[in-house]
Amino acid sequence: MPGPIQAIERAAAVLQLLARGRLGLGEIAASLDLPKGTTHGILRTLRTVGFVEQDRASGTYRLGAALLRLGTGYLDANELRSRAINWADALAARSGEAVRIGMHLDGTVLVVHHVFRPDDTPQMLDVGALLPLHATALGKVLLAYDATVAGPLAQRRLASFTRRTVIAPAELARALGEVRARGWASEAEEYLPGEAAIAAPIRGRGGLVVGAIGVSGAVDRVLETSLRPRTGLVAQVSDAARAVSRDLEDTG
Amino acid sequence: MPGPIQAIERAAAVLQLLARGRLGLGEIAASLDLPKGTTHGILRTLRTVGFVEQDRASGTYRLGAALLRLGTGYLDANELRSRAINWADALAARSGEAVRIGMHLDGTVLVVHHVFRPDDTPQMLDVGALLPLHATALGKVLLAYDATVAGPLAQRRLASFTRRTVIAPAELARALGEVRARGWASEAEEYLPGEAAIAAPIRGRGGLVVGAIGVSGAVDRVLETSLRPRTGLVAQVSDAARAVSRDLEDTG
DNA sequence: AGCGACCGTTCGACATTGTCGAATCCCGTC
DNA sequence: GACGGGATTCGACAATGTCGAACGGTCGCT
Repeated sequence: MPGPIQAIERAAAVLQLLARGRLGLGEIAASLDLPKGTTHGILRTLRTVGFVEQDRASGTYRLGAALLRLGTGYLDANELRSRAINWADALAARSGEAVRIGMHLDGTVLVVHHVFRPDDTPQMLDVGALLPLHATALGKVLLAYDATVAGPLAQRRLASFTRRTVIAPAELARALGEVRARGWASEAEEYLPGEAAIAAPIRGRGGLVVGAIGVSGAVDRVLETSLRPRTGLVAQVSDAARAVSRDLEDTG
Repeated sequence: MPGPIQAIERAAAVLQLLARGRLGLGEIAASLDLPKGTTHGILRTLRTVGFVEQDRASGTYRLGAALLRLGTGYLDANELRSRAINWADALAARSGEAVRIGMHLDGTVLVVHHVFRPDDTPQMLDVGALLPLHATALGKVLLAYDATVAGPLAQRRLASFTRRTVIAPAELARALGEVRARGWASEAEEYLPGEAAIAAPIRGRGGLVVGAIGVSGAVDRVLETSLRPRTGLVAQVSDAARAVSRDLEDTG
């Protein structure tokens, strides 16, 4: 019976839809092109298992609390993350900047770990966030080393976030070639104004790139006055990436 | 057709199982008492939608990255959390302790928000974690004010975490009465050695308790020398809880 | 090396199961 | 009090998922 189970596929589609905000039954049914009755049955089931909740007053549906457990369950099971946590802490301490670990998910960068910059300033935790591949240092690393990531992206029109975002395919390809040559990627105000980042590839068994680790922070702390990434930071990031890779290749 | 959809219920059960660690097909099929063929079909579908991943070598299954997106999607949609974030930051800054916000989920406390203690020490983020109801300040608040939470718990045998954990039903009932009388709950080394906590209820529309907010930290910072919670901290926590409650009742 | 046991995967027939669209109910609004 | 939009229920149909046995690969043991 090598065919996906229809009901489960549809339920998953409903959840993916709801991930972007609360919706009414009608909207969901219309988006998925399903009869309302069918959609309601799916929703009712997802509610009994705690994957969606329903607003008593408006009747609209939203994601449920049980999903949070599953999300953190994924993080616990994620090998890349668990191996990288200790090195990420060390990198944050040594560099004084925020550290992020990302992997490819469906044309974006999924942040699987985030260590705050070691100071008292309030910061948003963005584990679980999706970042653009072409406008972040983490994403460029993934693009540069994984053809299965880069291929589909070439078809899409790239979004521009700041004046510096590289959206021209030729220019991006050149930048990715540079990443491969140097072994690390950087980004300066291409995603968020005033922020720059450096990232390096994490390799799993067989040398395949399975993720990326990098630091990000204010432009004047991450870059030299020449606007090139600080050499010391680049070395720290590369060392951390190599350390994680060694961990991954050896064990598990 | 008011009956849950079988296939989806089963898929959800598979996910809940996998939340506790990676498993093989046989183990999953046995745990759920399903034929291997059926289980495999469910797993295959969950894999195509990214909810589970499979280890190439061992063949074992684990949760997939797409679930992380859904988990954070839940957090974004969660009204209690979004209203409480600002007040939680303020409470952490004023009290100098870590702040947590919890709600009831399925006989436990689900941590939906966590602000680190404002200093440089490395701390584990535990958004998504499940804490025991009877051994934490957050949980005692939920138990004290919500009969639908307290009822089922009376049936279960309570787990003991430290020497101080209260597991005798009578003693716990007395403590909950005290919580109701004072309007806040506390806990000293009942869950983690060396840690104490204070929490207060968050009320939604209609005055129902929908969650709890509280601080936790080293015993000697949270408690007076008399072992009673520091009066100033109790006031700060209660004020924060009231502020969040006002936010929730007014809008949405 | 060869054998055996285990585990994930595939297959096809069966009937259980989910699907569908119309009809109903409920609520807020005019 | 009637209208409208939404969620919800219903029952017949057949498409759909289920089941258990058989396949094929891999690891561990002899």
